[in-house]
Amino acid sequence: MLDKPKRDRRAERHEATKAEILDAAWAQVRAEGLAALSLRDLARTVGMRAPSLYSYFESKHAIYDAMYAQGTQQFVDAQRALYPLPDEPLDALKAGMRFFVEFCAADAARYQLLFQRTIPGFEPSAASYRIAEESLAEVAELLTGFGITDPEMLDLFTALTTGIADQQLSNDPGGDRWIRLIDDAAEMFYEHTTRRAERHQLGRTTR
Amino acid sequence: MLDKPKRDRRAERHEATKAEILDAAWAQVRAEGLAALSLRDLARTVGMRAPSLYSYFESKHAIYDAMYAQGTQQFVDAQRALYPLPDEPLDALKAGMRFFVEFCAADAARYQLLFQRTIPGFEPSAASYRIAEESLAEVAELLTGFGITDPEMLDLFTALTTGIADQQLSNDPGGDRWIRLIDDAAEMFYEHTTRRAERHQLGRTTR
DNA sequence: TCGATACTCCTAACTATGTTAGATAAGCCT
DNA sequence: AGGCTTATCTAACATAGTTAGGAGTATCGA
Repeated sequence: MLDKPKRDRRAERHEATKAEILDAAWAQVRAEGLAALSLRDLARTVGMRAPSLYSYFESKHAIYDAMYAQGTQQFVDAQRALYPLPDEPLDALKAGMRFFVEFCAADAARYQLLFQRTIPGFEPSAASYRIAEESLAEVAELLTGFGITDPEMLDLFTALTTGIADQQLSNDPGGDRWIRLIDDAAEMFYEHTTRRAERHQLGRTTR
Repeated sequence: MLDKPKRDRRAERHEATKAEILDAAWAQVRAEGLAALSLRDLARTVGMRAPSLYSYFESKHAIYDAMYAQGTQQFVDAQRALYPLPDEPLDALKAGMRFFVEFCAADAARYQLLFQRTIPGFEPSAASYRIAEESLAEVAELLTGFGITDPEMLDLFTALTTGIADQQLSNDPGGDRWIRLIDDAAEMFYEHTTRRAERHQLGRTTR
C-alpha cells in the first residue's frame, strides 16, 4: 500500500491541529463563558504560545467563525436526524420545537454564539451564515407541509420557539421549567393557525 | 433665603457628575455596542482621564450596574404609565405585550443590558435586581386579574413576549416585522388560556 | 547528499484595555 | 495661614489581541 504524498500528510496534520484548537476553545468557552475566550490560555492548553495560533486562524474572530460553522453544522445534522417526522402535524410541530429548545439548552455557550449575536465585533462569515439560513428555510418548508403557509405564522412560530429557549436558558439553566411547556405551546400555536386558516378561507369564499 | 450647606452642594455636584457620566455612557453604548464601552473614551467625552472615573464608580461593572438600575427604573416607570389598562382582558394583554416589545425595540443596548446577560463578568447588584423582579411580579398580578392564575401560563406568556422582542431586535432592528404580530399573538395566547381554564374547570367538576 | 524552501513555533514587542498608586492643586474649615 | 478634603492628574501594572522577525526542523529538487 502506498503512503499518501507528504504534502497531504502535512495538510492533514494542519487540519487535525485546527480541530484540536477548536475542541479546546469549546471547552474553555463552556467553562468560562463565550466572551471569556483567551488566546493565551487557549494556546497553553494545546501546548503552544498565543502567536502560534495565528498559523491556524488569522484572528480570534476567525476562531469564533469556525466555531459558528461547527455549531450550525451540528444543528443541521441534528435537524436531519429528526426525520422522518410524525405524520400528525401537531406531533411533528412538537418534535420540531422540542428539538430546537433542547439543542439550545444542551450548550449555553453554543446557543449564545449561534443565536445571540453577543461578541462585540463578531459576525459570522457569509459562508457560515448561509448554512444557518438554509436551516431556517427547512423549518419553513416543514410548516408549509402542514398547511401553514402564511409567512407571518412562520415568524410567530420562530418567536414562540426561540422565546421558550431563551427563557429556559436565562432563568432555569439546567432545568426544564420551560421545556415542560413545549407541548402546550405547540398545541396553542397549532390551534391558532388552523383556526386562522379556516377564518381566512371563509372570508375569501363569502367575499 | 438661606443657601444650602456646602457639604450638600458638593454632594449634589458629585451626583450631577455621575449622571453626566452615565448619560455619556449610554450614548457611547448606543453608538458602539454595549460591550464596546471604553473607560478612556468615556472619560474623554466628559472631560476627564480614565482614572478619574474611579472617584465616581468603583469599577466598570459598577457603571454597568448603575445603567442597569436606570434601565429597570425606566421600565417600571413606563409600566406604571400603562395604567389604567383597558377593561377587556384581551385588549389589556395586547397593551401589555406591545408595551414590552416596544420598550425593548426602542433601545437595543438597553435591551441587551437588561434582558440578555451578555457582559462577561457582569451581574446586576441585588438592589438593582430586586426592582426588576418586582416588575415581573406586577405582570403576574396583571394576568391573575384576568383569571390567568396558572404559573405555567405566566411562563408561557413571558416566553411568547420575549420571543417576539428577541426576534424583532435580532432580525429586523428598526422595523416592525414582529411588532405587527403582537395582536395576533395576544389573541392566540388568550384563547388558549381561556380554553385551557375551561377544560380544567370541567375536569374538576366531572371528577 | 547538499542546499534551498517551507513550515512551525518561539520570543520580543506594540497597542489597547481596566485598574492602582501616588502626586498635585484647588477649595473649605478652623 | 495651616490643615483637610476633594477632584483630578500622570505613571505604571497586568492582561488582552496582534505583528515582526528569528531559530530550528522537516521536506524537496538537484
